[in-house]
Amino acid sequence: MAVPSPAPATPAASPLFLREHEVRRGVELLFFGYTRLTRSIDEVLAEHGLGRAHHRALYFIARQPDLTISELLKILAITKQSLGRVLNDLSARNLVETRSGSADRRQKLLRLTEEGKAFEAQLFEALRTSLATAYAAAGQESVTGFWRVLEGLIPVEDRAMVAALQKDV
Amino acid sequence: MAVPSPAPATPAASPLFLREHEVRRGVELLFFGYTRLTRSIDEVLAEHGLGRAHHRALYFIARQPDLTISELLKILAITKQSLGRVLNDLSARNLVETRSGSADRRQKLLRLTEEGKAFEAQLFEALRTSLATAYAAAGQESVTGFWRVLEGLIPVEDRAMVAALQKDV
DNA sequence: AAGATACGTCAATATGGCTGTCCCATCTCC
DNA sequence: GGAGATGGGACAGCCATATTGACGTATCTT
Repeated sequence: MAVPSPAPATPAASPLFLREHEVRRGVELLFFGYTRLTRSIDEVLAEHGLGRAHHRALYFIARQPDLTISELLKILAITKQSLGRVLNDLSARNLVETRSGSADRRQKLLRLTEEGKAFEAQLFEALRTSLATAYAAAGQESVTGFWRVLEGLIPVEDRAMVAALQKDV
Repeated sequence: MAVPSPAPATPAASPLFLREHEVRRGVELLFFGYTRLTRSIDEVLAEHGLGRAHHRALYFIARQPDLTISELLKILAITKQSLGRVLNDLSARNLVETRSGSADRRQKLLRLTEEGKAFEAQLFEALRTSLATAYAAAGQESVTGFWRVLEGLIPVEDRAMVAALQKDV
């Protein structure tokens, strides 16, 4: 049996021991980038008496028409009660409508009304402007890297759900 | 004088009119990436009866020892009252201590106690693990792109502040 | 001495989460 | 056909985190 070779004096840096600086930079940019993007639509939302939670629901319903309640719950990862309030507000403002499922009539299929589509599109335009400007300044290769890193931040068990959002585009 | 050439039938796509798909992908990855990273430390925080707001303050104080209250307020972009509660909680748990400024004694300079440093380091380790794994999976060029895009999302007037965090690293 | 600035604090309110509990309609499976 | 599982709704109360507004005190600047 061979004698194990001694550990190298200067082992190759493991990716798990990246310099602290690089990690902190990511944490900070993610914090500022996310919060600033989010805040950019607060005013428009407030004009309708809505908040960020409403936008998130609106966004994912726009993204996947005929989404069910339980699918939306998985995406948002909040409780049924929290989502209930949000959906009630959106229905009361005639932005979202529901129909019962054809295969399973217990399900409720969520859709935006015409009004809801217009409102979501207005909010999306603000997001598009911010993101498109950032994409353009960074260049296409950077955008790919941006996506790759963010994908890596999503726990493996959630990736299928995220990927499913892209499927019919 | 030359006759102007007609507009091309298929103009190059302007960065401001990126395909909706690419923008939505960014919005979604940012949402999932940010929220998942954030949630990854909730349990540890909860063990100490603290929340995310406390972590944010702790993080930036760790990052810039002797930060003043008003500097921290600018970074977090919350009100004095909101921050006050958070800092009181952190002081009560002996994680943060303050001294008055030497040049200007009205200022309070914020620092972590030894206990605070240890706690912040523990939280940072969790963030490091997540981010380092994502960085490693994506590759170094991707990390650069990730940073570039996020920088572009920060409003111009805030960039100096973000850059200042990196200055002494 | 007057005014501006840095920080603290009291009070009330909004938003968006949470737990726990109970309910109804419908589907599935024996 | 009946039992149990599942999809969704609702009531009640609570917590964390943010807000606005007003006021107070110490200190710096001029």
